[in-house]
Amino acid sequence: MTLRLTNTLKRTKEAFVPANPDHVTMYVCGPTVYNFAHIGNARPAVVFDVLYRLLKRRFGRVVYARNFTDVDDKINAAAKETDQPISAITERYIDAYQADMASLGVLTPDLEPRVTDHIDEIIGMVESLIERGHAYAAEGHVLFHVPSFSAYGALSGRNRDEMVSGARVEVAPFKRDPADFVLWKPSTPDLPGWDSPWGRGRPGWHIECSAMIEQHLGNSIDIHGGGQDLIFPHHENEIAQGTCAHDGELYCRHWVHNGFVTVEGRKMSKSLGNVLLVRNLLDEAPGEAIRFALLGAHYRQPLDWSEDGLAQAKRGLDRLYGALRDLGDALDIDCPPDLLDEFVAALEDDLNFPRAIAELFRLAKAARQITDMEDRAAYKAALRDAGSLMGLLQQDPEAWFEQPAVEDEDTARIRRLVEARSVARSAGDYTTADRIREELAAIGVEVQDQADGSAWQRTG
RNA sequence: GGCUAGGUGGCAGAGUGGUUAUGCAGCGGCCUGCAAAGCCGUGGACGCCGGUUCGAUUCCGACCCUAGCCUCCA
Repeated sequence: MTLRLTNTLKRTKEAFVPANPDHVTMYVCGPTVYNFAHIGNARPAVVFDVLYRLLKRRFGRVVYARNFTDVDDKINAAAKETDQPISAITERYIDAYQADMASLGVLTPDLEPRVTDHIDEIIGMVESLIERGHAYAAEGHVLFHVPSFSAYGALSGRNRDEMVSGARVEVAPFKRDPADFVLWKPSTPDLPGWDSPWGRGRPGWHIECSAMIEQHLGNSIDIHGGGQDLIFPHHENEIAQGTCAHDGELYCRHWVHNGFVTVEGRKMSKSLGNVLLVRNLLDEAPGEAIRFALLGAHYRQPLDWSEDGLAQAKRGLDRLYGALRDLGDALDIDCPPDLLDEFVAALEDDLNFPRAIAELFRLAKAARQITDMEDRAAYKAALRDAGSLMGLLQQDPEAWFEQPAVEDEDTARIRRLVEARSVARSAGDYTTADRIREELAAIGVEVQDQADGSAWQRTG
């Protein structure tokens, strides 16, 4: 089996072949830290987290970098609006992002470079582009000269005529070509800026990623990921910069892009007031359910986020954890490899999450059908291992079912009631037992009688 | 207007040139003190119109519709 991934550049699914199987490199565009992460920010983090886990399983060493953009107009605006120093804004939202992603079971990348720590590298790369005749300075700006790179447009599938005719913005007078984009721009004294050969200024957006990639991962990387909206202009420009700065060396072998998240059928936007923050969703559902919902559609497909979808994700996990709870008595053994073949094949087929999840359900069902203890242990291990590859099913099943859906409930009281009901049942007092069950239902707790006692779970 | 993805059963969502996706919901049965969970069984689908084919949801063309990009955006 080989890992196959859709390469945006070639518009086709192809075998993933790293330059060096013992040192696989992946870079994913991370957040601009001016606000809390919303569900749309969470999708690429989760998607590429699964890819990261999959790569680590196959290859000797994987270096995964996901950046923080901590220089940006939106950050400046947020600082001004709240009358705080810029660093206070960025620190706050970097911390929040890391906490939110951890709640979703996202592993910390090997590297989380910040733009402000790479100004020297950015300046160096800009200089290198000027030296090679791909960029020029004008009125405190440095611009990349698009006509100097003949392959420009290959990723997004646009030609230059289309781009020029489609442009709806005024072209700055100092541009030699309308498509030229900014590598460095001047900064005013009240805004963040760094000394450079072109005066005090700050980096353009696109050059940041190219410079951080060069610094940490090398001239050429195996995988570059991000949301589909970044294909143009961001990634197109990255290719231009990275390729031209390194005399035509291949910038990236596989471009991987995730689809967008809409909310109840509409694009998230501040004006619609439907921007869903991860931290708010965490009040409604466990992080694992949010993650499961994000993995419910193929990563390249659009994903429509809805209350109902989240509830379904929760129920799906109930089923899987239910199987694990049933397997509680099975021994912990190593998973027989062939039991995971189908599951791994699904993931390696261009990260087919729905197919992988279907396989998870199949494993769960098979596990409950069999009675042989040895087989039960094998299926338990398979569910745990498969779950681990997707960042799921690592909790204690009891903890999963008993976790508060709403936080104002009193677990000790629930346990007392469940116990009292068990006592009544054993005594044959079903009137009392049923009354207690109704009492529990009223506070959002469902009991499930089992051979060796009563399990319960919160439904609210 | 240009570019890129899509349109699958009540819902979500894979996939395939002819044979069960999967989950939730529904229906029947088993289990249960009764339930729930679980197990067994079951109905239900491929936007519209042409074409290719022995046969198309799957390939080709037109059309309609949706989302994203073309401007900061995951």
